[in-house]
Amino acid sequence: MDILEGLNDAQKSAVETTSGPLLILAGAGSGKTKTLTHRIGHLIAKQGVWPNEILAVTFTNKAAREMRDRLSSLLGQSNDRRFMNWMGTFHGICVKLLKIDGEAIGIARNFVIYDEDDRLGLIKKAMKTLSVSDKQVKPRAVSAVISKAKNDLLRPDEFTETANYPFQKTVAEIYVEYEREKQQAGALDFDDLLVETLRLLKERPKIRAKWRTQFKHILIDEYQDTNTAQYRIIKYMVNEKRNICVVGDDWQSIYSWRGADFTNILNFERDFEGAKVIKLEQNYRSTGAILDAAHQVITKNNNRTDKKLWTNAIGGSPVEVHQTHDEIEESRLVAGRIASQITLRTRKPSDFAVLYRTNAQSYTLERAFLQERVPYQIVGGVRFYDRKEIKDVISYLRLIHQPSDIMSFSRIANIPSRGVGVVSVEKFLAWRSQKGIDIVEALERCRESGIATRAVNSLQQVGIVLREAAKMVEQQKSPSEVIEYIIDTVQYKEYLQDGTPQADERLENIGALISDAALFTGLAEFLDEVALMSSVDLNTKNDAVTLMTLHAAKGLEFPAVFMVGLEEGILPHSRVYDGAPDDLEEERRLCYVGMTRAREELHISYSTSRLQFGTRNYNMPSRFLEDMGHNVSYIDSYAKQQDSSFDEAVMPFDINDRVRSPQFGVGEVVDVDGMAVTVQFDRGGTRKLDIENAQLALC
DNA sequence: CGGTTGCACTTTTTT
DNA sequence: AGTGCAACCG
Repeated sequence: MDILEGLNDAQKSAVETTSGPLLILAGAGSGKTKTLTHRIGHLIAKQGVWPNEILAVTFTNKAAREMRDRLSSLLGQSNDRRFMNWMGTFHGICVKLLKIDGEAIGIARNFVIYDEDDRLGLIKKAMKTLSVSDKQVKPRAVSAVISKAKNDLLRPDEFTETANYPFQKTVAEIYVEYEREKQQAGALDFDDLLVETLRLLKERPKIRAKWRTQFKHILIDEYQDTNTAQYRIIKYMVNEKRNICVVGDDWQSIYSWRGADFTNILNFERDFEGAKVIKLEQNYRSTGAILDAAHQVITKNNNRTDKKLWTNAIGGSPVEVHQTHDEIEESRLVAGRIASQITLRTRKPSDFAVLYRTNAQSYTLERAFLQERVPYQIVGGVRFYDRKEIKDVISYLRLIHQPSDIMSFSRIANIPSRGVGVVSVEKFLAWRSQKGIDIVEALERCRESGIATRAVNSLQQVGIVLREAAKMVEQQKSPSEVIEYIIDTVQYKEYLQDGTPQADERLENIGALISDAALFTGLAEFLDEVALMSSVDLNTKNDAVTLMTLHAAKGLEFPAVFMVGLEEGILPHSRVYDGAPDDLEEERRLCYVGMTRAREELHISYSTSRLQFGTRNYNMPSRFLEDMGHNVSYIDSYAKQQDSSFDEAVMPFDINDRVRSPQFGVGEVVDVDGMAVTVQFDRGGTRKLDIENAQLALC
């Protein structure tokens, strides 16, 4: 086995530089993942480093999974769950560390992880407790300020000291109350995972020493997107040998709004003196035309490193820019173009991605794809684990795992409806906190509380169910069995059957959740996975066009990419107009990231008008279009090409449809090809027919 | 207590 | 335009 095979000189050098600090500046499409994978493979196979001695941080769970897969096949290893235990996202790794050592700083082993919704709910609760009106102070704004404070490593007391303005003082109060409530619930929010890990390493030198000894090699991917807490964690983890390798590209830093600070990558050489720097500048992904246009855009930024990506694949078809009248036409243009390429069989659906700035833009695109009958999938948007029915079931599970989890309880107290209203819930919670017992015990004993009889009976039932389920967990029953027990006992499926059109889909989702859960041995593992699962981590359909935001597209590539909504106010987004110039530069990087996802074909579109918040706006073409230069070809307005028969020209039949032909009788559609269908007739025989000539009709 | 209706607000991006 | 939340009524 030759681990260096198929690598260029710079990549080889990166793989073989295994001691001391190493900075890999990897441009878009320069084989970064491959280099990292081979570097880890080299450490394990050639230098006898034990997989558990390598700490490898990726940006998403999906990236970790991919790397684990590639690594195990490179090493000829079987890919079991425990292989490369310390490869994952910062958040995932922090959860593991806190599960093992968190008790040393007072973190319960069975902590639950609060997502954005839980955090918002808890903030609202805290505001209610403090009688702060959510009319004057918006919970979302409070959430953002608290998150920012945490990222700046300001604890509630420290934040209170720095608070000057009335708003900040109010937020400070809410922050204190929020932290208190969260602590009582035995929960940590996303930011806590990082901040508390940092505190653990800071306050417990022995524990810090243990991990520093264990991790002989540290690798960090997407280093330009690390925030302060993550940076400090890394600093603690690196030992005297300083075997740290970071990979990144300041041109692709698009998460500063989340606290990411790309000066971390610019300062690496200062932080780790004597660091070796390797630049990966050969692009293996895109054609010259695409790369040139992208380069023209990114070089208009001032605050950046200087580099020049190059490719052997010079030329290629020029980037096409399309103008449309409105967003519906734009969506039809995209879906239509894709549909015809699929019909011509020059490409398959999974070759395409459609990228947009905001999730709201996906709506009209979806409709166009449905109309064109092109299979598509949306990455992000409403995540599977964000669906109501899934959250309900997860809330039961969380409450079993952490009987103090007040947010989960509040969610399911009256789901399915069992006559427990807001008033009863409030009374119950007040009583239980005065008693100082956990929620499950309180449910069992709620007869003592003096709440209305109907509510008491229901609550007691819930208590019994939770207690039984907890016993199952103790007996090492699979999470899927626990879920089935709960939904059967509380009759959750019956609750979902409310006669709405979505009922079936919801039942299916529950089924999918149960099969997911069956893959896990313990409830805790399942809950952690669910909490940290991101929108881009989900399993993808095999053959469908991918629709997603520019942010979600980071790290991916597609033969053909459509970027839509290249308008002032969309990309760049209007929110950056009154912000710092840095924000505009980040929008430009976002544009660059989108363009460099394309391998062979890049289409960009903008619309003269667009419906936003229910009103029609007329936006100027994006300034980034002007930056792209002359390797771009402007296509005539789509409206001119579009004829009135557009709607009628849509293939009205689908596979499995029953159709009637005046000539051949009734049959079933077995294949669709442009405006023709292949029909298997009941009386025997298969024919390919043009739908207009054959006068086919649905039956 | 629960369901329905009407209003207000939304949208930047997400671990 | 769609959704979530609040107030109101049964």
